[in-house]
Amino acid sequence: MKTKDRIIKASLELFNEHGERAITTNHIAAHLGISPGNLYYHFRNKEDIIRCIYTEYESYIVEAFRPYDVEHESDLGFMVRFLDGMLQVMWRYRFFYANLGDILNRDDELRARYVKVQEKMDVQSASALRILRDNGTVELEDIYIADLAQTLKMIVACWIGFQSTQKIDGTVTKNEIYQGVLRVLTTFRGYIADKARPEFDRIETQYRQLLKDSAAETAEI
Amino acid sequence: MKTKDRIIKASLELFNEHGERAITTNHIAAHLGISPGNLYYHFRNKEDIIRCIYTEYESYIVEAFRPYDVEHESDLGFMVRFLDGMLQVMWRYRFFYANLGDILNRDDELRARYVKVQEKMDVQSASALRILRDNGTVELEDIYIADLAQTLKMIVACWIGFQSTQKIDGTVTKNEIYQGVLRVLTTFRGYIADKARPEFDRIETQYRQLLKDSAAETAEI
Amino acid sequence: MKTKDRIIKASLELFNEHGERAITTNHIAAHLGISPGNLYYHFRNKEDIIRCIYTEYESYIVEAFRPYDVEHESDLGFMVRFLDGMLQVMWRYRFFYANLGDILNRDDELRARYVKVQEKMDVQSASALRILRDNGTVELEDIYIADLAQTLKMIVACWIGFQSTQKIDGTVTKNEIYQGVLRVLTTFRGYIADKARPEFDRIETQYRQLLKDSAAETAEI
Amino acid sequence: MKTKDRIIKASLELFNEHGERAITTNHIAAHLGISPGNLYYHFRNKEDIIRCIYTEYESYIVEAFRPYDVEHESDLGFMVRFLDGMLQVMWRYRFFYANLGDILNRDDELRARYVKVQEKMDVQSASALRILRDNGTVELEDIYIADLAQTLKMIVACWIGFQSTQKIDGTVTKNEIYQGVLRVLTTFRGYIADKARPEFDRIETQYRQLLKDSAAETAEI
DNA sequence: AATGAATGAGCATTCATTCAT
DNA sequence: CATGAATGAATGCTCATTCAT
Repeated sequence: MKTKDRIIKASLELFNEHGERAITTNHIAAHLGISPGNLYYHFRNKEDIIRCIYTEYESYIVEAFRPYDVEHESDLGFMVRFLDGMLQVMWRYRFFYANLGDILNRDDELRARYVKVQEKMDVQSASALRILRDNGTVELEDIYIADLAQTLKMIVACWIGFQSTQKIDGTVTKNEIYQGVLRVLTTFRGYIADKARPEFDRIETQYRQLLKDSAAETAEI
Repeated sequence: MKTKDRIIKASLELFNEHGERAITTNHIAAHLGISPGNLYYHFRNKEDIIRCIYTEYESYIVEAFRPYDVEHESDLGFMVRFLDGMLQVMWRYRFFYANLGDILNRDDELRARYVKVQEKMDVQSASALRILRDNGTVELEDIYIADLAQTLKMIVACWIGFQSTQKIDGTVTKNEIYQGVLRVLTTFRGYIADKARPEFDRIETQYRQLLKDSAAETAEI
Repeated sequence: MKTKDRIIKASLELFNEHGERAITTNHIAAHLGISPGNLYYHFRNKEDIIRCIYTEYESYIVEAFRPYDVEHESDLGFMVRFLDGMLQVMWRYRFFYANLGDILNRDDELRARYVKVQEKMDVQSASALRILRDNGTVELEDIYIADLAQTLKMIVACWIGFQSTQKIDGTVTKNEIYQGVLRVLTTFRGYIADKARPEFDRIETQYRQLLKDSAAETAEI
Repeated sequence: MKTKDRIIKASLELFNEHGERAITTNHIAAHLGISPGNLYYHFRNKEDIIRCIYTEYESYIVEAFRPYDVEHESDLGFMVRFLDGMLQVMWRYRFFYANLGDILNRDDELRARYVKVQEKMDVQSASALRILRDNGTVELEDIYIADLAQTLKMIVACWIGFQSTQKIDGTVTKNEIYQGVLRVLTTFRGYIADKARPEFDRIETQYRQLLKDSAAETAEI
C-alpha cells in the first residue's frame, strides 16, 4: 500500500479508537513508523488528512444511494439493505460524527461539501419515501415526508455516537449496527400500510435474529 | 454576581459559541477581565468548570421531569410542555452535546453521572408512554415502548447539534427549539390513537404557528 | 497557643513530612484552618517562617552546648548525652538539613547566621576534644583535632538526611538517632585511650541495647 | 556535539551552579539558544534529563570500583586513588547530592536505582576493608567493618555539599576534593596498623602537599 | 520519498504574595 | 487579628508544522 493510503488508514483507525482530539500528527507518524516530516510530505496538514478521509466517506455514501434491483428484491428489502449499508459507513467513520461540530467549525470547505451531500441525501430520501408511499407500502401525507426523511437520516447519523454516550464504558461494537437498523424500523413502523405489514414483520424478525446471533458471538469473545 | 458564577456563565457562553475545545481557561479569564490565577482560585481546573456547568444542567433536567398538573392540562399538553422544556435545556447547554464524546472520555466521574441520569430518563419516559397507552392516547405494544422512549430522547438530545451541522453557517437559533418539538410530534404521529387525534392535530397546529411567528421575528432582526 | 506559634509548629511538621519544596504557604494556612492572608499578617513571607524555625533550632543548638556537670557524670557520659541531644535536634529540624543548600542559597542573611553558628560549634567541639585529650581519655595529636571535630559534626549533621536516602521507602524514624550516636562512637573508637576503653565499651553496649529496645518497639507497631 | 548531549551538559552545569530547583527547562533551552520544544523533543521531561545525568554518574561510580593493579601499586595507594576518583564524581555531580532527598522523593524509579547502587557500594567497600585487615594494613574487628565502610561512604557522599554550607560564599572548588581525601584518611587513621603507618604517613603528606599547591594556585587566580 | 531535528506560540496550572474589608 | 478574593509572572509541557539534508 502507498504511504499516503497507509496514513489515511492509520489515522482513521486511531481517530475512531481514541478520538480525533487525542491523536496528534506525531502519533500517527509514530504508529506507522514514519517520520513526521514524511507525513507532511503527503499531507499539507492534519485538516488535509481529515478531508481525505471525508472524501473516502463521501464516496461510500454516494455508493449507498445506488438504485435498487427492482427484479430481485422488494422495496422494503432494499430499504433495509440501504440502512444497513449506511450504518456500516457511520461505524467506519464514527470519529467523524463524534467530532462533527468541531471539525466543520474548523474547516469551511469541508462544511460546504458536507452540507451539500446532506441536502442531496434529504432529496433522495424524500423521493424514496414518496415511491414507497405511491406503491402503497407506507401511508404518509406529503407534508410529513421531508420531516420523516430527515428524522431517519438523523437517527442513522447520530446512532453510533449516541450509543457510545449511553454506556458506562463508552465502547461501541458492530452489534449496535443491527440495533440501529431495528431502531429505524421501529420509527418507521407507524407508517407501514396494512398490506405491507407481513413483509415488514418478517424483515424485523429477521434482523432481530441477526442481532441475537451477533450478540451471542460477541459474548463468546 | 459572584465571580464563581460569572466564570460559569462566561464559560457556558464561550463554550456554546466557539466550542469547548477552542476555549482555554485563559480565554475565559481574559473575557471576564480577571487573572488566570483568580479563575484557578475558584475552580481546580477546566474539568471542574465543566462539571459545575453539568451540575447546573442536571438540575434543569430533573426539574423538567416534575409530574404534571392533572387538573389543568391534558396529558398531550403536558408532554409538549415537557418536550419544550427539554429542548430549551439542550439549547442552553448545546456545547455539552456538541462535545459529549470528548468530554465524557476525559472525565470518568462525569460519565458515571451522565449515564445514571440517562438511565433514569429512559425509565421515566417509558413509564410516561405506558400511561399514555393505558389511557388510550397512544396505541403501542409493550415491546416497542422502551425503544420509542429512547428514540425520542435521542432526537431531543441530538437535535440542536445535528441542526447546526446541516446548515452552511452552522448557527442555531432558538427557532430550532420549536422545530424540534414538531419533529418529535411527527415521530410520534404514527402511534396516536384516533380518539386523541383531534387534540394532537390542534397542538401541532399551534406549534407550527409558534414556529412561524418566531421565524418571522428572527427574520426581522 | 498563639497563631504565630501554631504556624511555626505546623510549618515544621509539614516541611519535615513532605519537604519544604512541596509545602506551599497555602498548604500551611489550609492545614491550620486559617486564611493565607492571616499567615502573611504574622510572617512577611515563606522565608520569614523558615528563619523563625531556624531561630528556634539555633537556640536548641546553643542549649546543647551547655557545660557538663563535672561532679555527677564522666566526660564520656557527657559526650554521649550531648551527641544524643544534637541528633534529636537534627531529627526535629530534619527538613532544614534535607534542603540546606537550597535554603541558604535563597537567603543570605540566614546563611550568615548559619555559618557563624557552625564556626562557633567547630571551636567548642575542638576545645572539648582537647579537654578529653588532656585528661587522657583520647589520644589525639593537635593537628587532627580540628578535622576530627568537624568530621563528627558532619556525621551528626548529615546523618538523618543520609539515612533517608539509603532506604527504598525513604522514611526515617527516631531509631536512627540511636544508630547515629553509635556511628559517632565507632568513628571515635580508634582514638580512645586504653584506660578509657572499659567505660567506652560500657557506654557503647548500653546504646546498642537502647537501639535494640527501640527497634523492637517499632517492629511491634 | 549532539544536541541531546549539549542539553545534558548544560543542565549539569546549570544545576551545579544554581541548584536543580532554580533551573527550569526554559532556562536550559534559553541557555543553549534552542526552543523549549526542541528540548522536549530530546527529553520527555525534566525528570528524564535528571535520569540521564544520573545514568552518566552511575557509570562513573561503577568505573571507580575497578579492581586495583596489584603489581604496580600498594593497597593504600589504590585506596587513595579510589577516594580521589569518587570525590571527583561527587564534585562533578554535586547538584545531585545537594538535592538528593527532593530528587529521590519525586522519582521512585531513580530512588530504586540509587539505593541498589548504594547497597552494592556497601558490600564492595566492606570487602575491601576486610582485605586490608587480612593483610595487616588495618586493625579492625569484624563487627565494625560494615559501619566504618558506610561512614566513609557517607563522608565522601556528603563532603562537597557539606563544605558548601560551611562557607559564607557557598562556593566550592576542586580544592575541596583534596581536603575530602585527607578527611577520609584522618577518619581512617585510628585503624591503621603500625607496620602500615609509614606508608600511610607518606601518602597523607603527599596529599597535604597537593592541597597546598592547589590552594596556592586558586589564590593566584 | 523520507528523515528527524527544530520551532514557537500556546496551554493548563501553580503559588508566593497583596489588599480591601 | 483575620478574611478570602485577587494577582501575575512563571512553570513544565504540547503539538501542528517547517526545513535542511
